[in-house]
Formats: sequence, C-alpha cells, structure tokens
Amino acid sequence: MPHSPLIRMFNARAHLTPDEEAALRSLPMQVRAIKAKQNVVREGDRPTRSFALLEGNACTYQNLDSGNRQIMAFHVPGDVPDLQSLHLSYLDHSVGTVGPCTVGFIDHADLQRICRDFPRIAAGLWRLTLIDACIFRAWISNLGARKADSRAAHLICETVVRMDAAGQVENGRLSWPVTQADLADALGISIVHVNRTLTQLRTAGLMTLQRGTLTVSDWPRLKDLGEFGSEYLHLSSDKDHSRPELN
Amino acid sequence: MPHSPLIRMFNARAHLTPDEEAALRSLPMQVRAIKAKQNVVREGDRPTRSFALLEGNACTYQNLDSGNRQIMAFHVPGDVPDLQSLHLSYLDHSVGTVGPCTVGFIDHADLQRICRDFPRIAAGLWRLTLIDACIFRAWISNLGARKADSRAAHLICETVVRMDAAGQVENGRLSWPVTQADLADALGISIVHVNRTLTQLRTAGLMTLQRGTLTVSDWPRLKDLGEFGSEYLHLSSDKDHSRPELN
DNA sequence: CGCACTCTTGACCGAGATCAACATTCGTGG
DNA sequence: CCACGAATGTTGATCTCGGTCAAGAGTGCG
Repeated sequence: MPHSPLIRMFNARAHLTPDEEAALRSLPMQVRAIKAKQNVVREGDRPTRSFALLEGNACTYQNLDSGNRQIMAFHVPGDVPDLQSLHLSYLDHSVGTVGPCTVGFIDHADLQRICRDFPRIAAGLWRLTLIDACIFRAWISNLGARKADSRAAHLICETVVRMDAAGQVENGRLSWPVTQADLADALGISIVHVNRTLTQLRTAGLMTLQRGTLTVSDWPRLKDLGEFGSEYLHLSSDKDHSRPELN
Repeated sequence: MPHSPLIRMFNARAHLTPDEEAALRSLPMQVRAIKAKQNVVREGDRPTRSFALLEGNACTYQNLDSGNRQIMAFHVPGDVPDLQSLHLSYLDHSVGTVGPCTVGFIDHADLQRICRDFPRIAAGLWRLTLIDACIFRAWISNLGARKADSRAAHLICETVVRMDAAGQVENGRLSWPVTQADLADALGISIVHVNRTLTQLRTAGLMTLQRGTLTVSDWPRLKDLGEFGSEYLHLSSDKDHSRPELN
C-alpha cells in the first residue's frame, strides 16, 4: 500500500509491465511521518537515499544570502523531490513539508539496482526528472513574464492539475495547506500583495483558498488568466477532456 | 574534431574511459552552420534527433500568449539543449541561436544505442539533464528573489563560469553576442532598464558588455552583488581556485 | 484561556515599466 | 568603399504595480 502513490505517479506518465510494477512495489522503503514545516533534506546535504512523498504536500526551496526564501516547486503525493541526488552528490536545494506528510526513504543502492535490472524503469525515472525540468521552465516563464494575478492563477492551475493526477481533487476542491507567506515565497511577491491578489481572484469568482482548502469556481477563466496549458506536465490524460466538471 | 566540445563538456563533469570517449567520438553527427537569430527547434516539435551546440551561443525560450518571450537558458559550446526530446516527445520550449552557430544533429536511435551499450554514458547524459535542472532552479531564485542589478550580475557570473568551462574565456574576456533585448527577455525586465542596469554595473567598475564582448573587471564584487556561488553548475574544477586571475 | 501565527486593510513609497526621442552601429547592396 | 536603412543602444519624463510600514482581526494550538 505505501508504494501506491509512486505507482500511480509512474502510470500517469508511462506504462508499467506487471514485472516492473512488482519490482517497484518490492523496493525497500522506510516510511516516516513528518510534521508540517519541517525540512526533509537540506541544501548542501549529500544524501545516500532519496525519498518519495506518499501523503501531504511539500516544497523545494532555496535560501538566498539576502535572507529571502524562494520556493521553486510544490510537491504532490508520488513525487520523488530529490531523485537527482542519485546522480548529483551535492544537493542544491532544500525540501520541506508544507503540511503534515508521510514520506518513504529509498536507498540509492536499491534505486541503482532496480535501474540496472529494469532499464525501462531507469528511463522512466529519467523521464520524471525531465518532466520536473519542464515544470521549472514553466515557473521561470511565470516569474519572469507575468504579473502577480496571472502568476498566481498559473500556479493554482498547475497545482489543481497535478493534485488531480495524484487523486487529491474532488469536485474542484482540494486540501492545500499553504500559507500566504508560502505563496509569497513561491510567486516572488510580498505577503501583502499575495493577500490582495487572492482577494481579487476570489472576488472575480475564479477560486477561493481558505483554511487550507482550494476551491476552483471558474476553471476556464482561471486558465485563461494564468495562460495555463497542461501539456508541459506530460500527463497522459488531458484533464480538460477527462474531467469535464472542471470546464 | 567536431565532437570535441561534447567530449569537453563530459570531461568537465565526469570521467570518460577511453572506450566511452571513442564511442562518443564515433557518434554519427550531422554538422550544420546556422545564422544568428534562427530557431533550431521550436516549441511543439516532436524531434527524432537532438543536437549538440558545437560553436557559438544559443538560448532556450518560450513564447507566451501575452506576446512576451522568456529566455530560460543560454547555451555554451558542448551543451545538448534538447536532450530531453530523447524521452519526452513533446518539446515544451524553443531553442534559437544568439549569434552564428555550428550545431551537430544526432539521431535519437544512435543516442539510444550508445546509452544501451554504455550505461555510464547514459548515466552521464542523465546527469547533464539534472545539472540543467539545477541551473533552471538557480534562474527561478534569480527571477523571483533578486532585484534587477543583482539579477544581471548573477546571470553574468553564470555565463562567465560556464563559458570558461567551455574554453571560451581569455583574461576575463569573452565573446557573448546577446543584445540588450535578449537580456531583457532573460532577466524579466524591460529593455530600457537593462540598459540602465548595465550602465550602472559598468560605472561601478564591475564589468562591461559592449559590441558582443563581455569583460569582467571586478569578479569578487560582481559575484557578491549577484550572490553567486558556482556549486550548482557541478563543474569539477572550482573556477575560484583554478583561475586565480578572476579573483 | 492566552499567545503566536496568519490574514486583512489602509497609507505611502519606490523600483522598474512605459513612452518618446535621438544616437550609434551594423549589415547590405550599389 | 560608401551610403542608407534597420537594428540596437541611450537618455529623460512620467506612470504604475507591487513593496513597505503599520495596525488590527481572526484562528488555532498548547
């Protein structure tokens, strides 16, 4: 059961043979619960294992000398946020929990073994890191070329689609325990302006984000405002067609 | 000879056995010269080959619906900017030349073959894409958390270190034919403000960028302003120690 | 029940955008 | 080799989005 989010993540993007799925399920994994707002790994670490996020929400961030924190990714169940440490010893970023989480640690040795024995799993993991890179590029465009409201809308759209692929969305509603301070660090705007921007989106009837619950009320206009298209997430099922209730 | 930039790129980050180097050198590669400001691949393409940048400078960018262009990476000789297309059919970005370039196209079939026969080359290529992701993360921090002057300084520092690793820097001077409009699209600020920012850096005696030539005149202060540390580039040789003239 | 965290709103400020005009450089064909 | 038009770079004036400061209101946890 603990491996399910990982399997789901794979299956949303590639196709596993029964052999491969069995191999993944038999990966030794040390499962641990982690409280909200804790670091799982820290910039500068040289981990000997990676971890899969099994439940809850986490984020990847960097602390700058100037004291600012920049969040560069939010993670959904099934993600393996520090998979890169398998090939790059020096970790360039920290990963922290947003709300309470369950994570599963997997030794690099076991990952290496499964990659050797199942080349298609190795290719699949590579693929996952390439999709992460697509998401990073989308964030670069978001931060560099959009203004605050559009930027927020794009982030929210991305979150909804990814959380949906992870099976966390019901009736356009999902649990997303980010604070406005977190959003400020992710969007590169001040906390005060996050508040004003969210108020504006809510008043316009696009969505609400209150007490950790995100509700989308007008998906088409939200998509439009955020110039959002889901292709870059490389999910085989296009949300727009498979989940008409969000249209 | 055409394969040299590629070999150099590998050797700067990993170690190739003679066998592996020979295999890379024997990769069939279709070499072509491309004029400045041309696209090599376009967003939405589904390429059947990747290409290595052999000479010149290129950039990865996305065009947004709003008409803005966001540049998300500048490439140096040895880079394989669209390596991801080996595993992700849909290309989420375009790659265009900045100045005149020489590129070498390599069929995916040949890449797949060399990955199968030389697992360490496969791992090395994966590693290269992971390093690209590190660079994207650094850009996210740059765009989200720094102001214009610091942002420009960081980009310039990154460019100098990467171009140096590619053997393109002499006496803190290198050819970098970007226009101020290109920099505006990369830094997420207006052309006018790029001009003012560069003027400011030049007046402060940190660097000059004129007629396609970048000259660093005060590396420590430039690094400091850009909060730049080169670890995230994962170059085995730390520039600060190996190239004391830049200190 | 009380303290700390989070959210909200208002007033004011400033980095950078936009608009406009002009200068310089470069590439091209005559 | 020169002339000319287009691309690029420069500078000033004005405007605006979003930052900063400040104070109060919820909310939730120990």
